[in-house]
Amino acid sequence: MYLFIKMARSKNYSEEEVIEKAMSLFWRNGYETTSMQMLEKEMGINKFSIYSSFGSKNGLFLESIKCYKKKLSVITTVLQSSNNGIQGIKEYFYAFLEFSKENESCKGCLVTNTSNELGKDADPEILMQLQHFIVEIKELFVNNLGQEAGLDRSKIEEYADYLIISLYGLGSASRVFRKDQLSVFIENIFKIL
Amino acid sequence: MYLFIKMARSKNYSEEEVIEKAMSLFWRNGYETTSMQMLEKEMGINKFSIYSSFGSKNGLFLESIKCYKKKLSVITTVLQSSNNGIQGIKEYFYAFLEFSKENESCKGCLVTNTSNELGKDADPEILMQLQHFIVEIKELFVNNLGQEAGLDRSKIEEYADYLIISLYGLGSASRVFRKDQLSVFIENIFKIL
DNA sequence: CTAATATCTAAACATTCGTTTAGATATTTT
DNA sequence: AAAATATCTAAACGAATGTTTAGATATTAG
Repeated sequence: MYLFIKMARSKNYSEEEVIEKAMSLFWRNGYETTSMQMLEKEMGINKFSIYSSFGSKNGLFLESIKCYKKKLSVITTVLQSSNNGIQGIKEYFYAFLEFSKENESCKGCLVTNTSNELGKDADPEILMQLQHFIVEIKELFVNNLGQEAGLDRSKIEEYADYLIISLYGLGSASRVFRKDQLSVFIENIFKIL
Repeated sequence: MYLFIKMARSKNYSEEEVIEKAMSLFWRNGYETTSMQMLEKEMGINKFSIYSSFGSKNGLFLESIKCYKKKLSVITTVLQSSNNGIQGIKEYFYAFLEFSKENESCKGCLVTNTSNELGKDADPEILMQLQHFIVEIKELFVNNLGQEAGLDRSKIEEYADYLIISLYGLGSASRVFRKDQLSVFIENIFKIL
């Protein structure tokens, strides 16, 4: 009887690397449009390998979203450690704009794109990931707004909702409109606060 | 030789009526998710009839977008005949919110949804329809902004772009967020102007 | 009534989709 | 070196897609 299973061949690819490539493709084309055939070519590995590593197209997509969030966390941590109040939030908006400029071939924001594409009957875990993302960002907004003087709790809540919707709008609009138009959009968002 | 072709059986359905039903289904589910099978059931006619009337799924979708724009024109004509300047534009935003409340089962805005779903390689005529729609609305915004005193042309152009992006954001956000949150969003948009 | 013709139903079409399987290949442990 | 086993390639799977076709049905004109 074997307690330790004999190991054989090891994987010829890094899972992290191929997820990054898959994420990029989903980002560019959306979930439905991206086929397993396209993923094979982009990831540089066979269907068998994809399924043995990620189980299903849905599983791969879920990992892609996690990967995207990790990529975005470079920006969100700035907001996390910020003590600049509203100014810090504004910087976050501009950081997102810069982020989407750096990834210009991938239109918009993967989270927003996915939220726009998928219906209510989509995979629950994916819907939860999207929901989670929004809640997390909103909390950061609330914290930063709390640093401002003269804002009671209901105002903070109201502004945070407003900012979330604005961010969502920015994410969608960044698929279509030019960057200089979007910076005007951001400026106007913050004229209010 | 016949100059007048002998007429036989006439269509058992109104094309206008079935387009409306198709539009509603596309609106709810998006282009890709909506299959011909679903369309058959929703429209109450056979695939053959759909193809003989509209040529293809794309053709049917194009007619659906036109139908949607006609449905929306009830709102846009209000903006057209308005002499209220910025206030008229604000009323248009609220009218859209009311419109999307009346059609709550159809999430968001069909034009925005489609713009978010389709890539650059989509049917050119559909992309043109979407582009046309944005240009038309922007012109109306420019006209209404022109009624306000103290706005030079560059400011008008800047504000019109801002409003278009805001409208686009509102259209996307209306898929996800509650109506009371969206009215706050609208109020904040217009605090600037 | 009869011939002509357009619309109807329903089945079949070729493709593509996501997923699975069979067999060859490579690597590790004994 | 040899047995064991995981990964690889490549083909096949059933189901679903948009589209087309064949034949029955209904309506019009002469």
